[in-house]
Amino acid sequence: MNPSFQELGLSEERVQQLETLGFTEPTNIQAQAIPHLLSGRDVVGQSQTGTGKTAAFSLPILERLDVNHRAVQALVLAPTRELAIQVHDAVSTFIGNSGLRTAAIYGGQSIDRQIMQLRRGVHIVVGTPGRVIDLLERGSLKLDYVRWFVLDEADEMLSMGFIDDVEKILSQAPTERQTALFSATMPPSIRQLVNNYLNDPVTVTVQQPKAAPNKINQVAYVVPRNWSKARALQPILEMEDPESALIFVRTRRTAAELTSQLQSAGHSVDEYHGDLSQQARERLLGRFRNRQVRWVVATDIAARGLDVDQLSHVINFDLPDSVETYVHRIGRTGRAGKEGTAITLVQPFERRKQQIFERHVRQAWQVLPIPTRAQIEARYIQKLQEQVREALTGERLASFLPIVRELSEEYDAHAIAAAALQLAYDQTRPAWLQTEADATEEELLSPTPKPKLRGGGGSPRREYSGERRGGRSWDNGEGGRGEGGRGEGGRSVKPKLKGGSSSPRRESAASGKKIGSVSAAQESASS
DNA sequence: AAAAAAT
Repeated sequence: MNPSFQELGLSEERVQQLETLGFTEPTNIQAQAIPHLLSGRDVVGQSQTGTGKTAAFSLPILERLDVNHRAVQALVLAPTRELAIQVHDAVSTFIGNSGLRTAAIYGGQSIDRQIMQLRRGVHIVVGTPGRVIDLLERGSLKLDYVRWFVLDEADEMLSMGFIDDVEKILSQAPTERQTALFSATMPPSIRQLVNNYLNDPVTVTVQQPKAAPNKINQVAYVVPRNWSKARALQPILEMEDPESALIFVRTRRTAAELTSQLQSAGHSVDEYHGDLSQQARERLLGRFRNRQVRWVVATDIAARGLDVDQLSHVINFDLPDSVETYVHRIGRTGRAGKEGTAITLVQPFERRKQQIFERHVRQAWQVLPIPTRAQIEARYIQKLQEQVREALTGERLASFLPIVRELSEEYDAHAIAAAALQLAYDQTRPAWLQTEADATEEELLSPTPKPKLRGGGGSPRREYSGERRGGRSWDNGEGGRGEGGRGEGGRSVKPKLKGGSSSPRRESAASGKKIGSVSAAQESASS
């Protein structure tokens, strides 16, 4: 049990205001970081996504800011525009009616509006490096009175692509300031840089509490030799039937190409990457969050921090570049204590890289062959059965009984039920569920090639069994954990039916507001 | 080598 916000040193007023927002109990990272920040220390904060990092640094800043001095006193930098927007929105919710003013400063948007905002005077700026530098050079943004400097996704901000910009910005801020770095990951190479920017920092590391393990099932689908990944993806999507998914690819071009392929197959999917206009980017995210689009094919622009509620699947169509990126990508799912599935397509030559990732997250992935047509059929039948069981307990059943009574004068009850099932099966079949025309039956039934010359166990379902190494603390959140609930039993091939399938009707769980932890508003806060 | 970030 963490101390209350009040015990952490926040004012009565702020605590009251947090309560009206529904935040009554600090998360671990908040409990650890807030007192240090209030006392003026520099802080390096690491905790998994979805743990309230934004609140951890915003609350102390809000507490100590001088409202009567209308100058930029805090600067927060983030690696993508959308992240800057999210953090800005989160900070805004914590402000209440204190009279504090904030601005989001990022590219792809009218610079004049931002200049106007700055001219009117703001206390907190949240932004991306490019536009911040632009406004510094135009003289519209002044950092002379900055007392807090925060890097969100700090390891990314201190990496090659950003470090020069960050240094340029820092050179204009007073050296007498408080600096905080937050991220879920911190590779050793970046860790070494920290003391260049921070003054005697406190490092605050929060492991995931045992009681609330991160529920991400991690799965590798092995792409058979000579299969394209696009070909392998189709049966995987049919089998998993993701309610909502982020599909990660390495390049913008692949994002565009894969998106058209999936769209022509009839899927509800769109692309998201840096080639799009800012307007298109934000519009897409809106449609994704409202569930108007089920799946999004994205570059690593979406890997970090992006907050989409209830994302059921993350699919790595291309392996990520680094273990850190892997951690951030899969962190888009399994949020707010919900279950999530992270799928990675692994080509035979990538198995070594796969093992490195597995070791890093200290969790073995479930390794599966590409689902066969028969397995996909069986899965749909299974879902149909579940729906029938559910319907049998429903209230509306009674209204259909007279029809059954009438039919049963002529037919056997089993036959009537079977006919009704057949109709349900045919009518709920998704338009895109099709057999692969170019694959032979034999290929479909055993898509994983059996090793010919190489000796050893050729079982298509191999589980990672490497030793688990301890010792890494910074760059990964969690120790090992048991297998997710994805036993192979659920995938056994039983009946083979021709025809379509039933599409699952999943209940949309209401998102409860978990105190101090992830809820829509605050998680933006966090990662 | 690619992605992100200013136009």
